Amino acid sequence: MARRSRKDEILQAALACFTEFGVDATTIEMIRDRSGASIGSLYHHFGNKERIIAALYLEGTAQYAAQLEAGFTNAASAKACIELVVTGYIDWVVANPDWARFILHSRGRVEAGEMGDALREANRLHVQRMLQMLAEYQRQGAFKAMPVECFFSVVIGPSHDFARNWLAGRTQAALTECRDLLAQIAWESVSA
Amino acid sequence: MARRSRKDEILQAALACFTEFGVDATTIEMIRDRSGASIGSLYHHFGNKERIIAALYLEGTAQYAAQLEAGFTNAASAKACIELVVTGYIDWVVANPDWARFILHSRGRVEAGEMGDALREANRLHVQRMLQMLAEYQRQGAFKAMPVECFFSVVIGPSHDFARNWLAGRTQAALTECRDLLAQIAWESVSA
Amino acid sequence: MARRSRKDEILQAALACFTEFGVDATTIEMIRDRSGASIGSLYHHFGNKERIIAALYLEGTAQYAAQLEAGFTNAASAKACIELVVTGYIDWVVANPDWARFILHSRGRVEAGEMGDALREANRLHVQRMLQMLAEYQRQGAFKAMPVECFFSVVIGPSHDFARNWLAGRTQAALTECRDLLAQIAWESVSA
Amino acid sequence: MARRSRKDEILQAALACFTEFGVDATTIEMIRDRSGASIGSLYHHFGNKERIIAALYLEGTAQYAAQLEAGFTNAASAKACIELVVTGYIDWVVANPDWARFILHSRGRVEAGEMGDALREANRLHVQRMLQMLAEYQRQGAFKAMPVECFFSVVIGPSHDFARNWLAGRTQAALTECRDLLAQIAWESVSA
DNA sequence: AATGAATGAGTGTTCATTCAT
DNA sequence: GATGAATGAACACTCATTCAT
Repeated sequence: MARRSRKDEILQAALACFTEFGVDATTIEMIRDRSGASIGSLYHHFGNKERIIAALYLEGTAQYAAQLEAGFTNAASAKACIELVVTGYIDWVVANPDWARFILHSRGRVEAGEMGDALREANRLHVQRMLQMLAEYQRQGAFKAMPVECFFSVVIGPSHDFARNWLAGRTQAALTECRDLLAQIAWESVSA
Repeated sequence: MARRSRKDEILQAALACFTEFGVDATTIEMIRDRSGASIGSLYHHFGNKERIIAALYLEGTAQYAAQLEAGFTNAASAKACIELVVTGYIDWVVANPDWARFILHSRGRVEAGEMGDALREANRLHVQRMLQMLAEYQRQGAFKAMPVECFFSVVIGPSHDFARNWLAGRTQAALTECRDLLAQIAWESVSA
Repeated sequence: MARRSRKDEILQAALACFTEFGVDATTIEMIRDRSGASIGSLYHHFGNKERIIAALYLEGTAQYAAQLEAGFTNAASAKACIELVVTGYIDWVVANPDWARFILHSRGRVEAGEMGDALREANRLHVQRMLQMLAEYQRQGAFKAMPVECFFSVVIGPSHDFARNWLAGRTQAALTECRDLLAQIAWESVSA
Repeated sequence: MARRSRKDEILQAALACFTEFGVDATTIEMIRDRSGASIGSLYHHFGNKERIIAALYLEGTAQYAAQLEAGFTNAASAKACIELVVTGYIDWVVANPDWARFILHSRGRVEAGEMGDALREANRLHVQRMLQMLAEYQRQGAFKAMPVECFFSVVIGPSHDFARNWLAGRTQAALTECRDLLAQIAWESVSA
């Protein structure tokens, strides 16, 4: 934990490999080659491959969640909040495409591993904080009535779907061009 | 030498293994054990593991697409069409959860493999046929103006997102309970 | 043993495969593809892969030996005989390069297999007949004194060596251009 | 972690297996058993079976070539040179029969593999150096005029042929007994 | 004589992980 | 903290051969 080194170098190298070859096809050897670290060093810092994956996943989602929650404190209305969920997500994906692609495809794997509980707990807290911040608007009747799981899928689902396609290179349209439209539709979809 | 056999038995066994262990963690040996076929027979019919995956993927998407397109011919309005996209999807997922989970997680892999072109071509044709069937309503101004990729993500994105969570056991709410709500929101989101 | 069929077709296909891929890298499947016969037919005629190899080997050496011995009966002198051994060999190699290459590389394999004894016996008889035909000249003192194994190596060794290189594409010079020179040197090397 | 080890131990074990079972019939498992190395170590050092074969081949031919070229610098006449080619070869074969047998039978295989270019280049240089050392005698008219490829086959062909038979156990006569005779004949065959 | 689906032991190779230095 | 040679269980896949039709 010197500057921002070794551990981070390894994580960056791992992400680059995951992007290029896929998580399963990436070997420890590849990460070693790209990071410049030795195999021993790699294991010294992370213990095993699964923990590299989990570290990358948890750091990514934590960063995204922190950024989103920070934005929320400045949002002045229910509409601003919902739009922020969408634009914040899209902005983060555009700024961190490799990380986003990795996270979008590795959730199941991390959930199934030894850090699954940590992930679920982090997620539960994030959702809880989001709900708290929206609670007042909710009480004021700003939103359509619907199951909470449905609510989040309606808000962020189109963006997830579009982002997946965009990150896979399956789409002509730029993600940024649809940013505001997706935010607007999200609000319309859940507002009362 | 049963009725409709060997190849299908292998495919069913493969899907069961993929569901239980994940695609990567499933070995040929496991598929052999569960299908009752010999390794030789397995390779006689499919050639390699990747082709088992691709066959399962392509058959699943083809079946879903055929069912959806069949429903479209009976849909009497733009609203009915859009709602059908959502309800048809959800119904198929509920009826074939293992297959749906597999397809939701293996697209990138199949796209990257030797059947990638076949997949893309099948997909292109499906999208083209869908657009043709919606073209008349579109001309009548039934829909908001937006990029076509955005349109599909807005319609089906929430359902994809919800289905992913539901299939992963991350949700309390039943998928079927949200079926009509999601269909209704999809129509509101894209209608002019 | 109808016309000159099936069995021969299989043998020809096998030789073509051996030439293109090597004996070990050639699979029964490849021979089946190239011959048009079914796997069953292939096994009906030959029983196993080793016997295809042996059949091809023995037929090739028998044909060469027969041709050489036929020529010997017309040779009028010790010199003519020795030269014939060389020119006959080179002519046969030039006329049957694939067969020659196969034979040059598969002797050990056939010797080690179930037809090893048959091969050795055929060879013994061939050598014996050759020696008989040379016996008179030998008695007349036409040749240098040397062990019989040495004698044959001296006569045919340079041609074997050159033919190996030529068949492997390692030589610029044409085999035919050296034919008479090699024959002449062979005679000089063994004549008293 | 012995003296001059692992890699050499593996090479020695491989050669012993090739001698006993043949190159194709030798499995990595056999080499592992005989060398005492683990499979992982084997692959750590050589990467794959083909590279074990190539290493053994190239080291053998390099050793022989070096020995021969060293002898050449002390040869005082054209005759001495030509005889040395033969006697040097025979001596090396007698001293390293397993290695010689392996080399005599694996050239095509190595040429066809990834080290093919390295082999051809090493060979080209060796031939070039030999020709340089003979160039002066050649200018003095010591040799019969003939294509260079023919020249080498005439000199060494009988020895190659005899050595092949001897190494395969097909000959009664000892190789050493024919050594000087073969050398003498080689000189007679190419001298002007 | 012919067919080809089925078999399964055996192969080369991979790769996460360990551990002595 | 760092190193990298060594390990070996596990894997996908091959292919000669069999046999019911």
